[in-house]
Amino acid sequence: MVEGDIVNRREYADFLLKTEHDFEYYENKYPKRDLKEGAMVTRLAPSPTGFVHLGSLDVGFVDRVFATQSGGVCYLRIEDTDTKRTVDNGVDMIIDSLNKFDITFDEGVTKDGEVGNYGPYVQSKREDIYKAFAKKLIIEDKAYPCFCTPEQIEHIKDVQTKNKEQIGYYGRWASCRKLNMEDVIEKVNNGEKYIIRLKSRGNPNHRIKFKDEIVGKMEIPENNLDIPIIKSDGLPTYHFAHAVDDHLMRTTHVIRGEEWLASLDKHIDLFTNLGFELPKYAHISTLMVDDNGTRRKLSKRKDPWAAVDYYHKEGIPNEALVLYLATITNSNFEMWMNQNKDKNYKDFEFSFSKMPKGGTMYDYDKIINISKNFISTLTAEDVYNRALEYAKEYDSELLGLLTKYKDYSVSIFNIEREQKKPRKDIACFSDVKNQIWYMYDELYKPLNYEWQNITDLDEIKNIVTSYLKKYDESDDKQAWFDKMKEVAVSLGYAGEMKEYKENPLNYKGSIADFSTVVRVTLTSKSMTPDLYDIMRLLGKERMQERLEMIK
RNA sequence: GGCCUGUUGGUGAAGUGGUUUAACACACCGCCCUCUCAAGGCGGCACUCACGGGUUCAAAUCCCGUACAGGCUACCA
Repeated sequence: MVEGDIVNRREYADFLLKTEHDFEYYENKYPKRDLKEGAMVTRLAPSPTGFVHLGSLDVGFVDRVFATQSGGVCYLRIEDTDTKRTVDNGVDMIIDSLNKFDITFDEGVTKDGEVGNYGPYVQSKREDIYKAFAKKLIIEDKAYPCFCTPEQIEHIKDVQTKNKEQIGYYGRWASCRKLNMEDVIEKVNNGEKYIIRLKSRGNPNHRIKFKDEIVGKMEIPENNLDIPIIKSDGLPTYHFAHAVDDHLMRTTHVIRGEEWLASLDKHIDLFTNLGFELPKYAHISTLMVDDNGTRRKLSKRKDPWAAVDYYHKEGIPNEALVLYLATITNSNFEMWMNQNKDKNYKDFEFSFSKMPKGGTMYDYDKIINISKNFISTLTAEDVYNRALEYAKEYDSELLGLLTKYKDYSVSIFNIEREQKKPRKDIACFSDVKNQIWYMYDELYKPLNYEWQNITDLDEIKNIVTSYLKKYDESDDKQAWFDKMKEVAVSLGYAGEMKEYKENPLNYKGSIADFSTVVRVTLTSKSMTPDLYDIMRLLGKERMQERLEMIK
C-alpha cells in the first residue's frame, strides 16, 4: 500500500512537471568540490539588467576577496528567472563593469560562454534541474500545485490585512493544499494554470537559532508560508533557485545584501525540505544615504552615484573606488593601508567579523579623499595618460590641448608631484581642467584676477615689471627666491615674513604679498602650485605677454 | 500591523565584561612651517556610548522594557 502510494506520487509528479532527468541525476552530476580545508566557494548572482549598483559592486568585491584569500572559488551566476529584467547585452555590460574594478571570476558566465563543471550558470537554462527537485518535493508530499489566481491571492491578503492576521498563503488560507490528486488532475486537464508551492511544516512559534557570519547570532521564527517555488511560466522563484543552485554549485558562503536576511526563514525551510546542508550566510549591510535627516537605501532612481558608471563619468579612478569598498568592508582596512602604503589591498586580510552591521553610510567625501590620495601617488606620465583617457570621452577641448602639448602637460602634472609629499590637488579627472587651465594660452582669459592685499594696478605693474627684468630662466630655485626677495626689498617690501610680522608698518607689504602679485599676474589665480615651476614652464616671453594683459 | 536588524562626537566608525582618562579617518577650529593654495607637523573637538531598569566587585560591552531608525512582508530578484 505504502509502496503503491509512492509509485502513485511519482507518476503524479511526472504528470505535473515533465523533466528530462530526476534529481538523483543532477545530484550525481555535480559532486562536492575537492578544495582544501577552509576554502570558500562564493558567488555573485546578478540579474542581467546591465546596470551595476554600487551595492552589487560591494557584494562582488567581498565575494572575490574572500574566495581569493581562502584559496577558494568565486563564480558568476546569472539570475534571469524574471524575464522582465533581462536587457540585451546586460550580462556583458555587467562583466565589463565588474572587471574594471578588478572583480573577476574563476568560473561561471563569461563573455565567451561558460567556464566550469557546475553549469549551466544561467538560471533560465536550468529549468529542468529546478523541476527535478520540485518533483522530488511533490513525491515526498512537501510541495503541491496551487491554482489560485493573482486576484484570489490579492483578496486573501486584503482580508488578512483587515483582520490583522499574518499575511500570506498558509494554514486555513492555503486552499489548494487540501486538493487531492484527483482534483488536481482534473483541473490540470481542464487547462487551469498552476504554480508549485512548498508545503511548509514550519511553526512560527518555534524559533530557529542561527548565526550569520556578519550579523552574528540571531533568532527567527520558523517559516510557515507555503511559498511559491515554481512559477506558472515554469521558472523557479528566487528562493527556490537559490536553494537548488547554491547546493548544486556547492557554494560554501552565500554572501548577499542584507535585504535577504528577512527571507532566511524561507530559505532554511527550503534547504531542510530538500535535504540540503545549509551553507554559511553573510549578509552585507545596505548602503544608505542621508535624505533630509532620514536614512534610506542608496537608490538607483534617486541617487545618480548609486550607478557604478557615475564614477567613471566623474573621472574617479577605479582603483580608488575599490579602496573605498575595502574601507567600508573592514573598518580596520584604512588604518592598515595608511601604515602599508606600498602594499596592495589584496595583501590585507579581510574578515567577516569586522564588517559593518545594520546599514553603511555612503560617504562621497570619503571617496573623493581616497581618490585624491590615490592620484597623488601616480607619476606625472600616468596622470597625463589617465587625464587623456578621460578627455577622450568627456572633454574634446582638453583632449586637444593634452595631445598638442604632451611634454608640456606632463610637466604641469609633474609640479610638486614626484616627491615625498606630493601635491593632492587633483581629486578626480573631471577636476583636471579646473586645476590647470591657466597654463594653456588657448584657455587663458584672465577675467577674474584674484588680487589679495595689493590691488593698485600701477603698483602691480611696477612689481612685476621690476621683477621680470631680473628674472633669469637658468636660476635654480634658491637663486630664484633670493632674487624675488631682493626685488621685493628694493621696492619696500619685507624679505622675511618674521620681519614683516614684527613691524608691519615699516613695509608696504611682505614677501608673501609681493609674490602673490606675481602669481596672480601670471595665472590670474591666488592659489596655484609652486610658482618657480610655473614660471619655468611659462617662460619669460609668455610672462611678459601676461603682464601686458593686465587692465 | 507582523517579523528581523540596528542606535557610540559634526560625519563614518573602533570597541565582543576590567591596560578606555572611548582608537582611527573625514570635516571643523587654533598654532607652526611657508612665495599662495594644497600637503605636512603639533594641538583642540564624546566629563560619555538613544532612554529607563536589571545582572556583576566591575558594562559602551550581558539581560529586560521604551523610543527612534532601517530592512523585509510578490507567481521580483
